[in-house]
Amino acid sequence: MRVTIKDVSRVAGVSIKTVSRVLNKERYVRADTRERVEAAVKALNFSPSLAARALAGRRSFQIALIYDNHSPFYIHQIQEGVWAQCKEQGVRMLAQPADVASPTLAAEVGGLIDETHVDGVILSSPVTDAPAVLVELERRGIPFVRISPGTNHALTSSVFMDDVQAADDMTTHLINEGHKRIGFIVGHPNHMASDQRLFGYRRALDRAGVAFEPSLVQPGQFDFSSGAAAAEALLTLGEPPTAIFASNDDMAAGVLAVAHRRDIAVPETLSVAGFDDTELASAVWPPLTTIRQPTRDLAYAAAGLLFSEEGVVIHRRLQHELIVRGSTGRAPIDALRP
Amino acid sequence: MRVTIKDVSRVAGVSIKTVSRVLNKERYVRADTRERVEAAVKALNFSPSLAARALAGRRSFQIALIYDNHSPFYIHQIQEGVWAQCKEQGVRMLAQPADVASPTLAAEVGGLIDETHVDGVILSSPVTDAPAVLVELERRGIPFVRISPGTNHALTSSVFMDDVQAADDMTTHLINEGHKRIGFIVGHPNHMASDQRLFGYRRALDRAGVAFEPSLVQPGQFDFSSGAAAAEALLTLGEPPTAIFASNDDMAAGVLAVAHRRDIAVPETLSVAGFDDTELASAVWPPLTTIRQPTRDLAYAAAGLLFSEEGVVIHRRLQHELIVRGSTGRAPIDALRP
DNA sequence: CCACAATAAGACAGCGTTGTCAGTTTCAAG
DNA sequence: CTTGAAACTGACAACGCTGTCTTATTGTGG
Repeated sequence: MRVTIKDVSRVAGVSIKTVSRVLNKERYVRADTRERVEAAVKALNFSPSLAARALAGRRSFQIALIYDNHSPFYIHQIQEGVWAQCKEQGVRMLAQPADVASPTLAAEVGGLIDETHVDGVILSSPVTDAPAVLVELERRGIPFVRISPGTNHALTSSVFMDDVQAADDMTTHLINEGHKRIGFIVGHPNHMASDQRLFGYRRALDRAGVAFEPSLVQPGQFDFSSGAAAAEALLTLGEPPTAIFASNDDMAAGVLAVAHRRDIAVPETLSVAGFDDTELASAVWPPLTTIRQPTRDLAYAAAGLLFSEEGVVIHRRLQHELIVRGSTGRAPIDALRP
Repeated sequence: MRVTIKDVSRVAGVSIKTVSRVLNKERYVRADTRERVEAAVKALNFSPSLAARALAGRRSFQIALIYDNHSPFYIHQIQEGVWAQCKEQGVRMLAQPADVASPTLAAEVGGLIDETHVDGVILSSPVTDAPAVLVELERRGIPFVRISPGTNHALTSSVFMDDVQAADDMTTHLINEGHKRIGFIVGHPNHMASDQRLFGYRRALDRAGVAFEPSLVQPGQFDFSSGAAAAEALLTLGEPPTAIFASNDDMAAGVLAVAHRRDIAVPETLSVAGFDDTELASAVWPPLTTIRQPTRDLAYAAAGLLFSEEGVVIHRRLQHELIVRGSTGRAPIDALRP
C-alpha cells in the first residue's frame, strides 16, 4: 500500500537508518550511498510519514499559526507570509483560527500542541497579547514568535512595526495638508495596536500644537460597518472634521461609503486615511491614503525567526511607509481660516 | 513530560485499550468505566496524539483543504466554512494553497497525503478541475469532495451553485432595467465557472433578443486590476456599454474605480454588477449589485459530505440569490431610445 | 440453575519513523 | 604495515496509539 522507508531501504540496498540519515541530512553518509538512497526515494516517490517522524523523533515538521483577526485581507497576507517561509523550510503550516475572547483559548492551544506535536507556534495579533496563551506556551517551553505584539517584554522573539510612529506620520501628513479637525477611529479594543495608533495620533497633534478634542475620537472594531458608524457620528457633529483617520483600511472604506452617501466630496471636503494598505485600500474610490504595513513580510520574518537558532530572542522592527493616494488632500479653504 | 494514554489508564485504573475505546466511542464499555476514564482524561487534560492515532489506526483526524484562488475574501469564506464543519467533527483542517498551473501539483498533493495521512480532501475551484489531481486522488482511493467544480461527471461528491442561471439572472435583471449594451468581464480562464457565467450572460441576451456583441466581452483574471483594465477597454469603445457585469466582485470594484476616475456616474450613466457577494461588495461605493454565492455554506456542506456515509456520491446544489444594491439602475434615457 | 450469547475488558503486536549504541570500514600518521 | 581515530553503517528499542485476539463477566431463555 503505502511506500515506506523500508521500501526505500530495500531498493537502495541499505538499512532504514541510513535512509533516515539521508532524509535528515545527517553527517556520515558516503556520497555514493546518499545518491543511491536519493535515487530510490525519487523512484518510489517516497514521502516520509510526518506522523511517524513526530512520534519517533524530536521534530514534527509542523508549526501552527494562530490568529483571530477580523480583516480577511490581513489574515490572508499573514497566512501567505508564513506559508512562504514554511515552504522554504519544508515544514507544514497549520492555520488555526481562534477567539481571543474565549476563556478556553489557552486550553485549546495546549490541546493543539499535544495533538499535533508542532515544533513551534506563530501568534498573530491580538492572540499575541492573550496572557493565558503566553503562559501556556512558556510552560511547555515550546518556541514561539509573535507578530505585532502589544509589548516586547516577553522572553520571545517578535516582529512588528512602529504603530505609534506610523499613526504619527499619517496625522502629521494630514496636519501638513492644513487639517486642524482630524477625526480618529480607534481599532478593536482587543488589539494593542489600537492604543498605539491612538497614541501616535495624539502625539502628532500635540507636537503640532493642535488641541486634542475627545469628541473627534470614535471607537471602532476594525471592520467596515463600525467604520461607517463612526463616520456617521463624526459627520453629524456640530463642527465636523475635515479629515478622518481610521485605524485600518476596512474602517476607512466604511467612512468613504458614508461620505458618498451624504454626498460629501472626498478629498475636497473630507480627507479619509486608512491603515494597513491591504488590497482593499486600492479597491475603493478614491484609493486610500494609508500606511503600508509590511504584513506579508512581517509574517515571513516571524516564521524565519522560529526556524532560526534556538535561544536567541530577537525583536525585529520592519519599516512602514506612508502611501499617499487620492483620498486625502488639502483642507477646505474655509477650514484654513482661523 | 507529555501526558499519554498510559497516564490516563493508570489514573482511571483500566487498560490503555479501554481508554482508547472511550476516546473512540466504541461499544462495550460500561457506563461507570467510561465515566471514570472521562474523569481521568479531564483531570490530566489529556489530548491524544494525532501522530500516534494516524500511525496505529485507520484515521488521522485530519483533512486537507486545497485551494488556488486569487480572491482573499473568497478563500476566507471557504476556509471558514470548512473550518466550522471540522470543528464540529473534531477534526483538524490543513489549509493548503496550491498553484493549478504547476506541473507538479498532483505530485505535491500526493506528497501531502502521504506525509499527513489525511482522511479526506476538499478541493476548491479551480483545483477541482485539475485532471492530474483528480487522477491522483482516485488512484489512492482517498475520499474527496469538490467545491464548485466545472463538471459533475466524476464519481465524487460535490457542492456547487448554478453559475449559468445566476449569470442569466443578473443579465436579465440588467435587461429589465432597460440596458441593451451590457459589457461582460470574463473570469480567470482556469476556472470553469468563468465559462459558465459567460454562457449565462449570453443565454439571457439571447432569450431577450438582444444581439450579442463580442467587443462587449473582455477577459479578466478575477482580480481588481484586471477588472479595471477591462473597464478601460469597454468604456473607450465607440459606443460604450450602459452596464458592465463583472464575473466577480473584485473585478467589479475595478470597474467602479475606473468609472469614478472618468467621472462617470454610477448608476446614473453606468450600472455595475458583480458576482459572489463577498464583503468587498458592500465595502465599495456604491455598494454592488451582485449574486450572493453561498460560499461559506458551500464549504461547510462540502466538508459535511466528506464526513458522511462512505460510498454515496452526492451532488448538492445550493441556491444563489440576486442582491440588488446601489450600483445598478435604469439605463440612461438616451439609451432607451431606439 | 445451566447453557450460551452478548457484553466487557485486557494483552500484545505493529504502525513508520528516529535515537542510541554497537559494529565495521577507511585513512592518516607513526 | 600497524594503530587509533574518524567516518560510516546497521540492529533494535521506542514513540503513543489502534487492531486483533483472548479472556473474563454478565445476562437471558428454557
